[in-house]
Amino acid sequence: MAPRVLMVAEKPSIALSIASELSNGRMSTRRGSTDVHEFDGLFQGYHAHFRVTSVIGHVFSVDFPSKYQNWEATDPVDLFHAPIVKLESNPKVHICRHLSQEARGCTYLVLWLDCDREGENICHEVIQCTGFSENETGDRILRARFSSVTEKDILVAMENLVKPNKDEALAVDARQEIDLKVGVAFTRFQTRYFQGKYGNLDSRVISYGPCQTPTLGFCVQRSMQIMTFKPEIFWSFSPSVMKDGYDLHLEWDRNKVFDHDVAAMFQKLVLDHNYVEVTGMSKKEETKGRPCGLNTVNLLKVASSALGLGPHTSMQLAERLYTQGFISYPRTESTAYPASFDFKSVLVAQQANPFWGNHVRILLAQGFHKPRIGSDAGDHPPITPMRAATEEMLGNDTWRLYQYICQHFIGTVSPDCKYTRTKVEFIAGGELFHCVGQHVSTKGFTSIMPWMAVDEKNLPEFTKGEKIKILKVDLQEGRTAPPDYLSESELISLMEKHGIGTDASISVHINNICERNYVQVNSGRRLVPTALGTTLIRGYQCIDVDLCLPDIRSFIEHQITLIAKGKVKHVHVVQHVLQQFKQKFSYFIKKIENMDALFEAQFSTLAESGRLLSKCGKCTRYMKFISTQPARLYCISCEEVYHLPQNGSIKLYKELTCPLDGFELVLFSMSGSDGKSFPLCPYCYNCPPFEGIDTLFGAMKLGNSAKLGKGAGMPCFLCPHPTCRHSVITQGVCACPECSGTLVLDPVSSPKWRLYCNTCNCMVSLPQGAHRISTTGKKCPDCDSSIIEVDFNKKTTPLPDGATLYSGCILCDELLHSLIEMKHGKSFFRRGRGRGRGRGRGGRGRTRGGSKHEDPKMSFRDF
DNA sequence: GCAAGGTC
Repeated sequence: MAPRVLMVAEKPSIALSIASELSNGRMSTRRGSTDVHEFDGLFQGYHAHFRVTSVIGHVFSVDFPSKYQNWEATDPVDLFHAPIVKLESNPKVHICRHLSQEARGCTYLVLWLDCDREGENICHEVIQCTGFSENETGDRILRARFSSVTEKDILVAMENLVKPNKDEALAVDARQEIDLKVGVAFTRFQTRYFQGKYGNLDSRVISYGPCQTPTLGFCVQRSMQIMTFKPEIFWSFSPSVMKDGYDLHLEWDRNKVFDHDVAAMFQKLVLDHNYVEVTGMSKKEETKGRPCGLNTVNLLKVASSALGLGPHTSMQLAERLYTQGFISYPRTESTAYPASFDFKSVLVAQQANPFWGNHVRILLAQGFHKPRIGSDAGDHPPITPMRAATEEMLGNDTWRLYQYICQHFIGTVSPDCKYTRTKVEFIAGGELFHCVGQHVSTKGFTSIMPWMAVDEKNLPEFTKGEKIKILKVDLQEGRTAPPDYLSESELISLMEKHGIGTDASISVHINNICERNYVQVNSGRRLVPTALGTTLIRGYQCIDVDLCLPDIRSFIEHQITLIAKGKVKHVHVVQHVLQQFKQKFSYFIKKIENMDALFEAQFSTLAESGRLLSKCGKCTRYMKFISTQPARLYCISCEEVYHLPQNGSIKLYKELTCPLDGFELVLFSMSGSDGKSFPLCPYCYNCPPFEGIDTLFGAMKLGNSAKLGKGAGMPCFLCPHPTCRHSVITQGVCACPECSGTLVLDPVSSPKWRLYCNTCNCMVSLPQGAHRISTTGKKCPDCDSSIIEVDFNKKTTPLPDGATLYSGCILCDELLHSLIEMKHGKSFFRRGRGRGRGRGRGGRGRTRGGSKHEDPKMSFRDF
């Protein structure tokens, strides 16, 4: 039998292209976690059967084991030495299982992952999943190196298969571990420290990261420049002359001076002279070059500055354009096209467009240019329109982005813009002046990208030595102005320059600092730091400025490059870098009061924030409800914080108290029209009094046990108290038909009475418009559900003779069963006794010079 | 509730 060859690409679209090229389109495709394309062909000169499939980016991502997931129980400093685990990035898609199945019976594995470090790392993830042995690399495991998905590159790569590069893969492993440990340790520490003290921070988490923090640093740096800016007064003047009907204001070669008397003296010299004399004229042919191909960073910059679309939105829109086939792959660093690129067919696809079709047809008829040489990062070709589209097909914002991509592409193959620049120079009273004219001879690409056009400025003819009368020389006073807040587009440039983030992640980091409430996007998409953002950066600056400088990223990159080049072992680099960061972390903790002093000046303490809401069961005083994220209760006299469920509203619940601890109950209503409402006791929610409750509201679903973290806890609907009228025992009606939970009466759902499941999102609407619906404490003899009592509305009662009171089982009683309706899920059927379905409820790190007294602030620079 | 990197 011919040997089988499994080939794996980084994304489904590449697998399709590779299979199509190698099979000449004669392949069969079947579905799986990702599509699998099969065909017969030649492999290393022999007949072989090919299977081509793909992953979807990284198969795994790193995290801490569950033991370290509890914020309260883990000391962040321990994270530096904690083990890490690799978990499937997208467990639902079962990529690992898919690869393992497809690898069965295959003799060869050919890796077609993108040709960068991340791709090399994914190669090794794939090897791991397929079950091929690592020491078969170069033998049965081969790597295809290609810089574009073109016929030529694919065939050349196939003829020149190499070994996967383990060192590059290990470099990425190192980065993952360092980023995780450093980011999570700092984030947990500062979140707990500041959220435990201040009530109006308005951020659910106060995060730190080697990309997001320097990104914020750029924004704060600019705003500090603005705040400390001292305006200066300056003076200038511009003689007015009239020539052949042109009213000209000549520019002073000195531009401006900062001393009034000096300016006035110059002005007088010029005024006294009465005329200006032409001292010279020059004419120069200038060229404004057509653009290179469009890469992600440049697209994001234009989208932000010219289209008013944020990077995050732009990437989402671009992603949609890509998946629908309107543009090529939108995440690329390259601005150069491969030599074989077919520009003509791209143009042909655009020639019917009502806006730019004409320009395209002229290019096709008269010959188009190749784009200016850009840089080839070896990833994907520049972002290029693929299919023609109309505004109706895409919708407004997507259309505007597509429109730009088209205009840019057509610009790249259009002629350069050519113009003549004329400069005329003058003298008066010893002072020099000039004026400039521009005349466009070839509009070129600027006719399709009009915002790049060169202004036409006509000047009259002058002759050397000519003297022209000065009409007016007014002294003008001006003021230097501070720079504006950093624009998104400027921020993207800074990030690119300092190597912060990648084409795929730059927008994520910017989005992060917005979502964490560190910056706000103001008009003109300028980023204004909030008090929180500014205070954080100022804090890092006074404790350890390295923490927020951009070189923290380049430091890490530099270190892991040593691994990628095979110069230092992975384990040594990781240990060394983590050791340094651990020192920085310890120093940060030690000096946190310096940062705290800044917080104190800016924010109010928990005691000063919030409004009085409900009584504490311990001291019987009112506790404060702090509504800013994360919403919580704070007892001033006990100095205790009680976490609450998030993303909803909290109010006092009828001044009822919990029979267990005397805390007043509060009512939480989830946001959204179908949002559940439920009561909870603040104390029980945070410290569930009964053992064996492993389903907590809002808890992470990890293994079988729920974790009691912030925002997770036991509301009354999970409470097994036998007699309290809010517990699941008294309010529960029947087993949930969709999961192992219980359907509970929503106590405040009147008049749209309903039951909701205390575990999943299943909901059941009860007879509508009833005055009252309550549980009775009696059980249905047939199905063990709770008998409910309904007090129907007099006008709408379904009962004979206008009777209103009725009780029964919603499953067994015909009348009640006919009045209920399942909201989420397929069917609501009667089930037997028991709830048996589904899951049960249930160092040898190298330190430089061996010195223990290194100042951790300085440990990066001189490495 | 945490990082940054792939991709959707």
